[in-house]
Amino acid sequence: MKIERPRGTRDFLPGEMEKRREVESRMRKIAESFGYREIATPTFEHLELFTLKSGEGIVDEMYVFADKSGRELALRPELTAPVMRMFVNECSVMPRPLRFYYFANCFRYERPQKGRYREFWQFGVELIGSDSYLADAEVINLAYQILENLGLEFELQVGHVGILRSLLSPLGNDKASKIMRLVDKGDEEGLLDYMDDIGVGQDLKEKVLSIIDLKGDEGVIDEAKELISFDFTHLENLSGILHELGVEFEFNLGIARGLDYYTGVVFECYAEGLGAQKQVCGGGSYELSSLFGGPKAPSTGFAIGFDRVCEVCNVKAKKDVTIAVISLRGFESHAFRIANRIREKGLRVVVDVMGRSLKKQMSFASEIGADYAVIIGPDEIEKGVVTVKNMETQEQKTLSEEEAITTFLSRTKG
RNA sequence: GCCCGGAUGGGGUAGUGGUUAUCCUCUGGGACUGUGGAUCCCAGGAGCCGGGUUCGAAUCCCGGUCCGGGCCCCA
Repeated sequence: MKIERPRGTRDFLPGEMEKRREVESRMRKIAESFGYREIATPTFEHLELFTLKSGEGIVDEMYVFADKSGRELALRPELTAPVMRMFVNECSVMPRPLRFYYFANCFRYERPQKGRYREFWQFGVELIGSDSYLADAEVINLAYQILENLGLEFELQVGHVGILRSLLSPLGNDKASKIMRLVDKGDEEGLLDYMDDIGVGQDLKEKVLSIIDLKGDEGVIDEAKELISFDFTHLENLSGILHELGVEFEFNLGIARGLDYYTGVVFECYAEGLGAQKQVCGGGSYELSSLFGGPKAPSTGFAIGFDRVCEVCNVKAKKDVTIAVISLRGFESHAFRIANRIREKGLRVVVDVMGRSLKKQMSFASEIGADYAVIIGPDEIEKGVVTVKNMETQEQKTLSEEEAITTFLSRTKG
């Protein structure tokens, strides 16, 4: 009986892994160039960590299970909450701000679709300890640079959930959160129905609807000022610095985010070519630390949908030089020895383990895209040399082992 | 959670109730024990699962599973 892959999961073949690793390493490099350092948290956590504040949306779609002691656990659906848990547990006395990044798999029990899987990878950062607009600017700038570096065509939208939240504060937390969720869904009808149900006044209702429709350049802020008394300095400062950095974006005050813990600036990036799953990055500022029993630590972060990014970017993995050491029958041990010598120089070498004829070994070398074939037989061993064939040019030379290695290394540098 | 469409060797496919399930590709071996991409030969490998209809099911019906797309939601 054949065992199938679980629904919503994927296998990655070597070609695809090479591309994924290339994308991953670029993300790491850029995050590290901003001073972010990698962390890792457990694949599963206490269910409570996610039910506390992440919002219904995510809780309904988690992989939840009980272990043998009856503990309620969940596979992580995202990493912000775990990172903040870790921060509270281990890092509360480290010098602020803290700059962390992660690259890890997450799990959500949803209907799989293009760009949406039950196991998926997120690359994200958290900048912990600052509530300045500068922190938001750095994080948005970093996300922007990563997506730019990968050659993605994308659109960046920036909003601020504080505006709506302050408008809704008279309604109390629960009702406000429910409204935020409806806003996030873009469900205007449901939003109106709900506001009618709970008796929201006409004036407030109109303001909410006006705010969530505000999209565009700085003019949006002026329009918002007409509607609500709110301190827009933070957003204005952020806007100024982003402009100076050449980060292209537009305001969208209707961004509400699916996760409940955002408090201030929020942002999302959309790429083309992914159908409904076009959001490749989302983030914003939040305060989770005190909720998890730690000191107050205003933070900003983002998560990039790694799989989605990989699907639309056309990054190519660099191909390493590959050498096939080919031996005649009875000379296998010589082939193994010479292969090891070449490997010591950091090169990739494959030898035959099928006991194949020279012809088949050549054919195999060709099929796997080897750059050189090194042929070992009685003639070579007797003279203490190797035969090196350039698979592309078909040029063949008799060289000492040292000369052969020099040839390969020069190819690597070129 | 909802809607639509699929599922035949590893990959791509033909086959609308009736021999041994088609073809391409692939994989292994050989022709060919000192030279790759070509050619030829041989071999390997399949109707998602469970139930039903039928003398007989890959084919028709039902359920499940999985895949693709959309809604919803999100990364």
